[in-house]
Amino acid sequence: MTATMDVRLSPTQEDYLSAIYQIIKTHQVARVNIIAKKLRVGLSTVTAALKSLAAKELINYQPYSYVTLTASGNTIGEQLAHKHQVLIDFLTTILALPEDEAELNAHRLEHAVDEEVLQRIISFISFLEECPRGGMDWIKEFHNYYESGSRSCQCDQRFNSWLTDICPRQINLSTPTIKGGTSVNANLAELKPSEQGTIIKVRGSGGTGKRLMEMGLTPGSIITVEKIAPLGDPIDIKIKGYHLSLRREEAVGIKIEKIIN
Amino acid sequence: MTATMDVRLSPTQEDYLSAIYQIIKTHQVARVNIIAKKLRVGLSTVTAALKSLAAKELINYQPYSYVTLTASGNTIGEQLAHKHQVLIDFLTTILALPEDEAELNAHRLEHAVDEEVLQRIISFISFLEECPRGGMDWIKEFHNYYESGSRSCQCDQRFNSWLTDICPRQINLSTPTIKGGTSVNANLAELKPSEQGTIIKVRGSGGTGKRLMEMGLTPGSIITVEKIAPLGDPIDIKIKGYHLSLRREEAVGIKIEKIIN
DNA sequence: GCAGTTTGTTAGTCTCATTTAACATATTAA
DNA sequence: TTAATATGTTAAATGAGACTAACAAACTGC
Repeated sequence: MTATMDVRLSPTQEDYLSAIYQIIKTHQVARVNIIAKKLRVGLSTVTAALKSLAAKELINYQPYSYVTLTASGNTIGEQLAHKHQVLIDFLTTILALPEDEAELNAHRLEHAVDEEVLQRIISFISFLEECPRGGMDWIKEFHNYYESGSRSCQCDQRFNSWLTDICPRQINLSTPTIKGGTSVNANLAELKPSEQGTIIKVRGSGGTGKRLMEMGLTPGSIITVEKIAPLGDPIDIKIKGYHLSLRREEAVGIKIEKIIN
Repeated sequence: MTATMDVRLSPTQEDYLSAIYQIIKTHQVARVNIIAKKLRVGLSTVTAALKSLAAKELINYQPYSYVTLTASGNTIGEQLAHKHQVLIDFLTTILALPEDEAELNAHRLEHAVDEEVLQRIISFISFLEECPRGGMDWIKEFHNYYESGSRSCQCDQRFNSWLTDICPRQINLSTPTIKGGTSVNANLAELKPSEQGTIIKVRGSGGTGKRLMEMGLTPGSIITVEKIAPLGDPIDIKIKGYHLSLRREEAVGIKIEKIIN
């Protein structure tokens, strides 16, 4: 179903799709007007872009009317937004770039970063934040290093406190990751809100599986169920710090090892 | 002099300039032929590009003849090569991306990363490598984490060895950064090969100062003199792990605090 | 329910980076 | 030293993405 076929978008087209996706998130529908303002281009340029996106079946477009996303358009929009957010996180959290500059850079970087690199960045951020030897306190050391140009070597003192303070706390936190607690095999749809699991396998029925992997659902990562809609579809989950919404059908295909605290 | 004025290059033009810079590094001169092969475009496309670069006074170009870089073309080429190398380092050393993929990604990223972000990446790499709490052994922990999807928590054990082994060694290494040794104020041109200094100030005579800052010569960073050419010009230095060649005139404008070991 | 304003489309033009085809210059080898 | 080959240029065309100007449709307020 919904064969997401090979839709190749130019950087500019990605921009239009992203803009439409964002506008719809807040305004329900997108208007040529608003898109033009957001991207700082003329109205006629937008009209042309909409035609090409409509030809690729990513948007629903009728002249003189508002614009909505098709299912595949929405999927791609979601991916682009995800990528954007990861880059913003990297630029602000790790590199301490001010918000506005991060926005500009993320916008340019989106078109240059491929799936492989994106995965590694996501992973790197989690690792930096989770590892007891890293953590936000240590990232702050870097920010300080960047400002002053030299290591203030607070690390040296902090190492001592690590053994007595941070370490014991973190060890507990990370225990489930390794083998702690009792675990039970299941599929993701069987979890209830707030329950967690470690991904064992993602059933990759063609494009769907690939899409999931692209959103960060890779074997070994920890997934938390956040909310399940009334009829069990969609399921809101959290993975590597990012929110994601899955259809029940997709969730069933994800084999996990349930974590029992 | 050599007012490097505001030469704004399109991503494509940057590619051409980079290609020419690289070809010249190995072949002495660049030929239309070789450039076309390197960038996988037709010969006529190259001719057109050369005209526009020549119009910007970045290259010396005569029809039917070979191509060389002008002074400002060389400067920009150097900057582009530097940026490329930093990105390659980040992608391979930190994210553990295979060489070939790193090359592809660096090539796309070059056009998206601005000066500000570049500086932070450079700084981040140095910090990661220098800080006793980070270091290559710890980066390897991340690589392992990325492969397996879960923290193997070797960090926890290693923290113990840190106190007894790594820490004492690193403390010595980093001492000069802070205030260790005796220090003397000087300008960079007064240093001899193998001597080091901490940058106090960079005389920013218009474009020149800016160029130096862009190459990573920011106050607080440590600079090492590597080689000085026969007549004292140019001076090869190393900063934040990257090599750079400065004209004597530029070196004089860089105030440093000499580090005496 | 029509005049005015806002919003959107069409048509034509521009620039950039590319192509192909035809032509021009350089190099080389007999 | 000239014919063959390699290299480089010009001209004309294309497609993407932008613009302006002119026109068309849709809302708004009496």
